[in-house]
Parts: sequence; structure tokens; C-alpha cells
Amino acid sequence: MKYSSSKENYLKAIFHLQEEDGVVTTNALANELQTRAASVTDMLKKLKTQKLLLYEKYKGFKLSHEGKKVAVQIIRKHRLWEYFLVEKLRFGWEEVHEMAEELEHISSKKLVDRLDEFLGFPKTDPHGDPIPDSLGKISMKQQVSLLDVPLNISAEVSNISDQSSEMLDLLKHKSIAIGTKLEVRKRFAFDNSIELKIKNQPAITISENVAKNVFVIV
Amino acid sequence: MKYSSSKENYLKAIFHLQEEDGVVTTNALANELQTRAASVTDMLKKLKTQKLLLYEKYKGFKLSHEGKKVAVQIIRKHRLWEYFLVEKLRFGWEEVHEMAEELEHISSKKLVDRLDEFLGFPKTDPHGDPIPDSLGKISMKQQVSLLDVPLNISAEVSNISDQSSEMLDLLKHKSIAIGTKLEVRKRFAFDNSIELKIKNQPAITISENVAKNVFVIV
DNA sequence: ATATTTTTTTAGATTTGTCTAAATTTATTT
DNA sequence: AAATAAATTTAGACAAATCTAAAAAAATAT
Repeated sequence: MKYSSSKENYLKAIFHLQEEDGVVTTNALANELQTRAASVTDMLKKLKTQKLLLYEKYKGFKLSHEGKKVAVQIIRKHRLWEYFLVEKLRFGWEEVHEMAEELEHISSKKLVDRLDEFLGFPKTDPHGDPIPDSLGKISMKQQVSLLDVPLNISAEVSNISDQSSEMLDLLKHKSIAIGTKLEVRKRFAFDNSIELKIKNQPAITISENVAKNVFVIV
Repeated sequence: MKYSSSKENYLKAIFHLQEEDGVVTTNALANELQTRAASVTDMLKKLKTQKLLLYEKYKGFKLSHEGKKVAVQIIRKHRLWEYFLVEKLRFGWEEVHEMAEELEHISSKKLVDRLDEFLGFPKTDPHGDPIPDSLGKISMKQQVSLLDVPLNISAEVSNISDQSSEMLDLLKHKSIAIGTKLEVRKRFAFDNSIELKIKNQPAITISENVAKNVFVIV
């Protein structure tokens, strides 16, 4: 089955919000998609008709099994194309999102699978997010923010949730990138700032605000 | 400026028909795009409003300078993506057209230029059609059908205009592919069939009908 | 040069996705 | 538990791209 780009964007957004917050609301979705609540309601009805969504009006909604399957395939395409753009075409990881937003709607499944193979079956995209496999399975290595990681335990940076250029600039300066191995040495109760140690480098300090956006695998 | 996929398809189709037949008609375009003449008229008006087309009703139409520029960029994208699919993702040249029809509408110019670079600035796509450069220049190595090529002159197959699987099957059997170097040895006036010689192989004969679809560069 | 056929255009509908403004339902206060 | 506020849905409209059926223009044939 093939769905419009618009429908695919709704499915993807619902999937992400479901993951993060457990429940999705009409307003949250409208905000995520930069549209109006009324437009969201219109689309929810269409998605329900196509059995991609379980929806009772005023009562809330969530993706059906089929809806989830479609969403995951779109996310797979998005992340594989991002990987391609960064690793093969040498784009910076901060400039690939918009291009991937378009590329994720290319329909051929065979194309995605061949691309996956061409790229060597990467496990995560350039932002550290896991790439679902051809069957839709997502390896869920659990990520923890630096705020929650235990002290003096080796961890590897896996994801940066705020990808503003200001944030990326700061992290670059502190030599923190996806894949960086580090340990949290101390938490300062005064301002919740955190002291980190990266091998062969002097200790560094980051603010609570930065720490909460840096995710690691322990 | 960004145009809808539908508009881009019209521009591309008009460009191709203009190239082939000099003049384009409403019906020819409707046929090419598998749509109705009325729909074509509707779109022509829109393209005129956007100054992509010179159009006087009942009098005919052709692409404006700007319209041509846009068409060429789409053709560039189409052919680069085809090249990518065949050379990097190992698709057969007969299965890439539909995928390229989608990929050609991805908007980022920077992406296309990076792709071009990644592919090593190929000059022709897998069907032998020339790939316009970043500025829209198309190198017009003139192609001649095997019907028109002089005898006993070395020529290189550059294009197959009929790409039905029957034709491709026949050519495969005769070891004729894009890039094959050959000479025309003899023309038989009786049925206009042609005898060819490919290096290190016995001479072969092809019918007029086949010959007229095989284009070479001399 | 008139009649007939073909091509092209118009008029009016339809579908998809969106919108605004108003109405309805649910949630929150007091 | 009413009153108020917030969230959600409906009603009705619009733009883009398409369609069918009918009208108009151009091309062709007699």
C-alpha cells in the first residue's frame, strides 16, 4: 500500500510523540507538524478509515499495528538516507535533516534495502538514533541522559537531542561527539552542572542544560 | 523557486517532446503524461502564469527560457539518480526508471551536485543519455542510429531507444550493450538487415527494426 | 467554400489537504 | 456543582490537480 507524503508525516510524528510521551494529543500533533488542530482532526479521521489509527473522537488515539509498521519503515528510510548523505556525500550531520525529510517518502522498498546493503547495514544514523532493519526491528540499546548516568562508569555518547547549531558548536569545542567515550566524575548540587572526563584530556564541566541533551549508552 | 512534482513532470515531458518533434501539441502531451487533454490545458495556463511557458490558446506552446532551465535540472537529477542506482546499488538499467521518476523531484540542488561529485561526474546515464552539468549544459555528442552509420567505421553503442524487455533480451543475446564497440560490415538491401562485427566475435546480423533502435557515437 | 472531423478549450465537479470560525466536549477552578 | 477555560471537533470554504461533458476553434475533406 502507498500513502501520501502528508499521511506518512502524520504517522511518523504520531510514532515519535507516542514514544516520548506515551500519549499523543491533537494539539501536540498540530504543534509538531506546524499545522492547525482542525487539520489534525481531519487527518485522524482519514487515518482511522485506512485502519492505520485507533481513534475515538474526544477520547484520544494511537497507531494501529499497521500504522506503526508504516511509521517504522519511514523512520528507517529517513535514517538510512541521513547516513548516506553524511557518510557518502560528506554533508554535515546538522544539514541533512531537511533532505532526508524528502527522501524518506521515496517508495521503493527494494531501493531502501539496497541502500542499506550499500552502506554496510549501519546500526545508527549520524545523530546516533537506531536504524530499524528491513523487517522493522529496532535495536533498543537504552540511552540515558548524562543527568541520569551513574558516576565513574564508562559511557559512550549515542545521541544529542538538541541539534541546534549553538549546541553543536559548544559540543565541538568540548570534544564531545557521537561515539565519544567518557565518565561522569561529579555532580554539583549548586547548579546541577557536571564534571566529565574523556580519556587523555583534562576534565571538563558542562551545564545541566547541556547534560540533559547528551545521551549515552552505559 | 520550487514547483510541484506535477508541474515538473509537465515541464520535463514538454522538453522531451520539443526535442523530438520540434513542436508539442496538447494531445501529444496528454498521451505522454497519461492524462486528459482538458487537464493539460488547465496546467498549461498555470505554467504560463508562472512564466515557464509561452502559450497562446489554440495557437500552440513552448517552454520559456526559464521553463527550459527547470526542465534540464530535472533531467539532470533523473539521470544522475539512475546512474547511482545502477553503478552503486547494482540495479539493472531496465528497473531504475520508476525510482528515478520519484528521486528527480528531490529539491536540494546542493544534494544533486554532491551526488554528481560522488559519482565522479559521469557524462551519460546507464541508457547512454547525456547528463546535463550543474549549469545545465548538455554535451551533445551526436548519436546516429545503426541504420545511418557508415560502413566499416568503428562506433560505440551509446543508446537504445526501445527499452522493452524483449529488445533487451535480444541485445543481450547478441552481446550488444551500451559501450560495445562495433562496426557495420554490410547492409542487405533486400530487407535492410545489417551485418555487424564486434571484436573477437563472429559477425552477427540484426534486423532493420533492431538497428533503428540502436544508437552509436562514431 | 461548406460540411465534417479533429483538436483544444471551457464549464462545472471531485478529491486531498488545508484553513477559519463556531460549536461541542472535557478539564479545571472556585 | 456551576462557571470558566482548554481541547477537540464540525461546518463550510479554498487551492491544486484532476475529471467528464459540452462548446469553440482549427484542420481536413468533399
